[in-house]
Amino acid sequence: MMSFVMHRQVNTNPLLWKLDSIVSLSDEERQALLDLPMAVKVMEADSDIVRDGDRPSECCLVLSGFVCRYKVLSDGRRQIMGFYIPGDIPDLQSLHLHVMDHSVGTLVTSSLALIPHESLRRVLAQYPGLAAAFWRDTLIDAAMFREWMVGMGRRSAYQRIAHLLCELQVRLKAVGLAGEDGYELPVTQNELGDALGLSTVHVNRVLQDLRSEGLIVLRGGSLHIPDWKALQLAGDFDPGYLHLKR
Amino acid sequence: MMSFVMHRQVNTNPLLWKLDSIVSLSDEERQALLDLPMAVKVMEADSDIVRDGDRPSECCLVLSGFVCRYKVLSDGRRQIMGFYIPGDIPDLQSLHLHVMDHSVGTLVTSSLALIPHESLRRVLAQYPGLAAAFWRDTLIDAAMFREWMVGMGRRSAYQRIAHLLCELQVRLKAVGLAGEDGYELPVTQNELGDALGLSTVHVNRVLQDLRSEGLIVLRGGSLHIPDWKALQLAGDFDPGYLHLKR
DNA sequence: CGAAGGCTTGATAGACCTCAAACACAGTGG
DNA sequence: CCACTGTGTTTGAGGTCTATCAAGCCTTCG
Repeated sequence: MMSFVMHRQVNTNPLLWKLDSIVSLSDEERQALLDLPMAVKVMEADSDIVRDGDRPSECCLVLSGFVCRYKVLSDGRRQIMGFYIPGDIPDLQSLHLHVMDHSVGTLVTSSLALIPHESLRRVLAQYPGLAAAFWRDTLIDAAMFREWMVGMGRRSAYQRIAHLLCELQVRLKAVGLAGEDGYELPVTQNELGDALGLSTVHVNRVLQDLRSEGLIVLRGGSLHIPDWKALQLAGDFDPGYLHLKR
Repeated sequence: MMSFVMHRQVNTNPLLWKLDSIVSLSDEERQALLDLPMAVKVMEADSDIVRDGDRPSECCLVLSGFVCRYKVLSDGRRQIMGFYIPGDIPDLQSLHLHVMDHSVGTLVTSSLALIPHESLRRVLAQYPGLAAAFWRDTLIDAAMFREWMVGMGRRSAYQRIAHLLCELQVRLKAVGLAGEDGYELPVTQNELGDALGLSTVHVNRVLQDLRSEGLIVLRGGSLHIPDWKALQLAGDFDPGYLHLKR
């Protein structure tokens, strides 16, 4: 089992780790976020947080675990549209899009903080800087969708997988959940396929290619990236679309 | 040449047609939008409005024409990530994402209204209802990205093309630019391919299939949809993700 | 009338899928 | 302690959708 250096500060809200990586907040704004009422809830793996068609009255902040956004087609197949990690609010959009057009579910046991829309709206009305920050967050979300679209439209399975592994490295690092050269990836090959528009079998074969070329070491949910530059190149990865500060 | 009933009101700003289709605005808010300073600019086909890497200081409202959002890969291939029609502001995100992570360009001669970020920010700060409306607009944009992702990941070329034709019907209709059963589609087969992750050749063949099955009549840039229900079914299309009112 | 861009067609190739089965490993219960 | 079960991974063998390459055709426009 590999271990990774974790930079997160204990006793702070992961929402702050995340927002700090994309905007600059004043102390007052940070305090307003910490004062938000949150109901913590632990959910086991593979359970739905919100479902397609729901009309949520609260948003869900990921505190720990791994969460995804997905849609199931009329024929039962699934498309995962994004992975969400501690600090993310995958259903922030429900603040303004009242009916869910997709579902959000856990991939592993995860703990979530539920924040009432009402409270969130009050805080955003009071602190325009926070409203801008959250808007920006949803825009970055959209940027990730675009990048995935590019991948599914124009990149090979090989590039797509490498690209996704790069994206997660950068995003997890930004909130202190990845080391310099790897992270815990609690995602099955089947889920990777659903996320990238590939079959499980093909994901498996491509992962073996990546392994045999020494681009990744992946075992038991731990990913080690021996040569970051090389993996980035293989995935045609440019982190610009994540719009991180610095 | 077919002709379509146009419901747009003359002398009003197409931005209002669009926003009216997704939110309810007060007279005061509508007036504030009309009072925004706009510099009208006509651009010929296939020219860039903003480019990947730019730091725009204004947003671009489409007044007429057809515009797309795209990215070019390192190997030169292109992925179109969305089509934009009168009333849309394809680079609204630049308000909060300062560096463009993709380009926006015209597909045909289009007229655009350029609105300085500064003015926009002032109006949004003054009218929270407008801020919510614009945020909602960018969220619907993201919902369209997600739906395209699903298509590229899990739907066949046939379904993808049918789906796109359905989406445009609904969106154009919402701003009064489509009739009940068709619209002007000034997009080449090559551009369709770039949008859907397909080769031009394959787009051509699938269009012929759709034609031979009587699902579409497409000639000289005019699309006629004889059987809306059938095309919807063929594309597995459900307009929920567009989050239109009513 | 010639040129250019877009559309159409044919032939071939390849990336990825589907089906089917075996393997590995962790957790469970007797 | 060891079968047993379940989930996830791996491997093999076709099969198919879609890409690529290469022409020819058609329409528009100068």
